[in-house]
Order: sequence, then structure tokens, then C-alpha cells
Amino acid sequence: MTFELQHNDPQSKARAGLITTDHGQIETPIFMPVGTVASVKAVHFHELREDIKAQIILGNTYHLYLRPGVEILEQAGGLHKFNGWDRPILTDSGGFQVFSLTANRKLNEEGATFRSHIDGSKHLFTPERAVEIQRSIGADIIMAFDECTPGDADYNYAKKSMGLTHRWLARGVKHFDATEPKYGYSQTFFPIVQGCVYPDLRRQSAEFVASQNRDGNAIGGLAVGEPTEKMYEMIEIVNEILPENKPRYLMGVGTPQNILEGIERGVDMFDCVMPTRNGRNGMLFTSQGIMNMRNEKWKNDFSPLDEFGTSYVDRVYTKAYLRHLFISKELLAMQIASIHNLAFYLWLVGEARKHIIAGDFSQWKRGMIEQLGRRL
RNA sequence: GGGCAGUUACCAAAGUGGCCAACUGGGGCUGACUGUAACUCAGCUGUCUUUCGACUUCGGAGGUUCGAAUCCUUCACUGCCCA
Repeated sequence: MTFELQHNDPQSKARAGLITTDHGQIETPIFMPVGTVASVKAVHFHELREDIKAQIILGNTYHLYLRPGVEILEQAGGLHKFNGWDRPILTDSGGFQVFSLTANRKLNEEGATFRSHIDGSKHLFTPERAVEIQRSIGADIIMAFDECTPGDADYNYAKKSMGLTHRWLARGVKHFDATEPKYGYSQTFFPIVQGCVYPDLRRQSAEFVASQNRDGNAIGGLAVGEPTEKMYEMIEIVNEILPENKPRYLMGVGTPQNILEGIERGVDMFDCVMPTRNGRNGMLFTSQGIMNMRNEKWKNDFSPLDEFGTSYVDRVYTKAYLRHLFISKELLAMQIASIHNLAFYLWLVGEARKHIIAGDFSQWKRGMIEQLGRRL
């Protein structure tokens, strides 16, 4: 994987770049739709490619390991062959599940023991195992196995947690460098900064991560319960330290506003379940603000879903129709909302890129932020 | 014509003398959701009130009782059975 830094915004830390992988290129800043279990929920890859214009999607090591399992993925020839997505894939390591499945896991120095949420069986994830599984999945970008520290952790917990993440990182790097890709194309490994909301920990973590000298770096442990302002502050601190000539990936973030704020602070890659999950739950993100499609006010609004939208669903379907589909619990509702939201997210980062290149990002961003927060 | 059962909030349906503005579903309304255990979760859903609380309700009318959705009388309507 290579990264070419193409433009720096004169007014901010925002930048435009180009990532090249064996499965194609990614123009940054980019949003990566989440496809946890080898599918971006409710969306066909055809739509993802042609309408949403996704350039890279996510998969999840923990979920894919449990189902369909490493053996099936290897038999298939890797995740790309298995699910038919021939563009880049990034896999999360399972570190987020250490956070989200707290009740079902135990941590120790060696790794994390999970109790499967599917059948209760026990499984040990170590930094080495996480690399191996991701080798089998065959993702273009694989993530270090970390502990995603909760946003409300106290200093002592955060410090210990960060130490564990760093020791796991060193092991992961070592194992990655000692192993080969399984399917003939190259893979790269991103380390993850932790440190919760504590500036000195974040600095220490960013320095340790940068010292690993990987192709790209990630910022984790944000948007997990801490105040938004803290998140922005941590991004600034960390990006001062992470190298400029490598992509920076802010994991799990976020709202459209979060993404623009992240871009302004020098982040290149984002992923989040919001456009898909919130979409399935009836919420639409648009350039004019957010809409709860279940609201009664859309009942007889026969205007297009989003007159400024770029997706075909924005023109073909009306607000009243989508509301009807949600109220009736029709599956099509979730498909339309997911397609719309993802197309909007990809439009948003695409516009950000254009404005960075044009040199008026900050001005454009200010106007967008104001619009995005409105409740329609 | 006779017998039996029933009538509770938007719908369905509990409650059968005080703890009942009334269980529970559904429907409706509103909100939440940030590296996906999520087509999920939470709140509200008689009226007025921010809360406390006040007021009006359980087919209609009348009655018994300190007190009735619950007991009695009667009327209306619905369902089933026998003629």
C-alpha cells in the first residue's frame, strides 16, 4: 500500500491524498461503509459501487471468524472472492468487540477470551491470532488488536489499557512481519492510538504508534462515550505526532459533522455504522439536516426524498412513500435509507476533497456544519 | 317467542366492591443509535398541568354502599343455542 499526499488545505490541517492498494485506489478523505459480517447491511455491492461510489469497505475479524469461519474464507480464496467485492477491504481486528461485548469477554496479558454471542463458546483472541485471521480473510488493510478503552475510563485504567494495547501492538507487528499474505496480493497493517481523553497518554500512544513505522495509522478509542469536544482535542493532539505522509484513520467516527471536523484536523479515513444502522432505524442524513422518516410530518409530503441528493433513490422515491415503508416495516425502507445515507456520506467526503483541492475547504465546511445539524 | 353469554380507552383484551385512569398486546406519537450481539432500544399514548396534583371515565339510566368498571333493577345493542 502506498499513500500520496496530493493537497494540503492552506487554512487548516485538512488534506487530500491517494491510497493505492492491490485492489485499487482510494481518494482521501474517504468514508468506508461498514460491512461487519461480509455484507453492508441492506445494500447490494452493485449499489455500493455504482450509486454510492464506495471505494473501500470494512469487515470484522471477530464476526467473520465466528461466521462463516476461517476455514470457509480460506476455501473461498479470501473475503473478496467470498463476497464478490473486488475493491479494497479493511478489517477491524475485534478490538471494538473487546469494548462492545464487555460482559462476554475477559482480558489478560495474552489476549482476550470471548464468549461467542452466537452460541456461548469460548475463543481466545491474541494479537498474533488477530493477524492470522486477517491474513485468512485477506483484507487489504488489517488492524492491530487493541483494547478500545471506554470514553469514561479513569486515568489509571486508561494508562494500563494503553500499555496493554502497546504491548499487543508490538506483538502484532512482529507477527505481521513474520507472515505472508495468503492470496497473492499485499496486505498492510495499521497500528491504533489509544489513551482515552488524557493528552499525555494520547501523545505517548501516538509516539509509540508512529515509531512502528507502518503504512498508515489509526486513532481508536474515540466516540465511545467521551464529550465530542474531547474527541476533537484528542484528534488534534494525536495528529500533531502521527506522520503527515501516511494516512490517518479515525476509527468508528461518526456523524457528518464529526467527519468534517476530523477532516479539518487532518484525518483521512473514517468508518461508522451510523449511515446504515440509523438508516435502518428510520433516520436520514442529508446536506440540509437530518430527518426521522417515521415522523408524522412526512405523511403527505410527496417531494423527492432529497432534492440535493446524488443517489437514484433520492429522485425516485418521495418522503411520504419512504415514511409509509418504515411505518409498514417494509424491508425496502431499510434499503432505501441505507443507500441514501451511504451515498450522502460518500458525497460529503467527496465534496470535502474537492474543496480541499480548490483551497476553500474551511469556508465550505463552516456552512455545511450549520446545515448538517438541522432537524428537518 | 324462549334460553345463555357478552358490551372496558384507537383496536384486541385483563380486571369482578377500596391498592383502578384501569394489567398486557397491537396500533399511534416522540426520541436514541458513532471501529454493528441493533429491521434494535427507550419514553409517552382519558383531559388539564412542567412536577405535585386536579378532574372526567369502564354500553345508557336508576339504585345499594362510607366507597362501584366490579353488586341490584331496567333499557339498548351484539353473539350463540332452542323453537
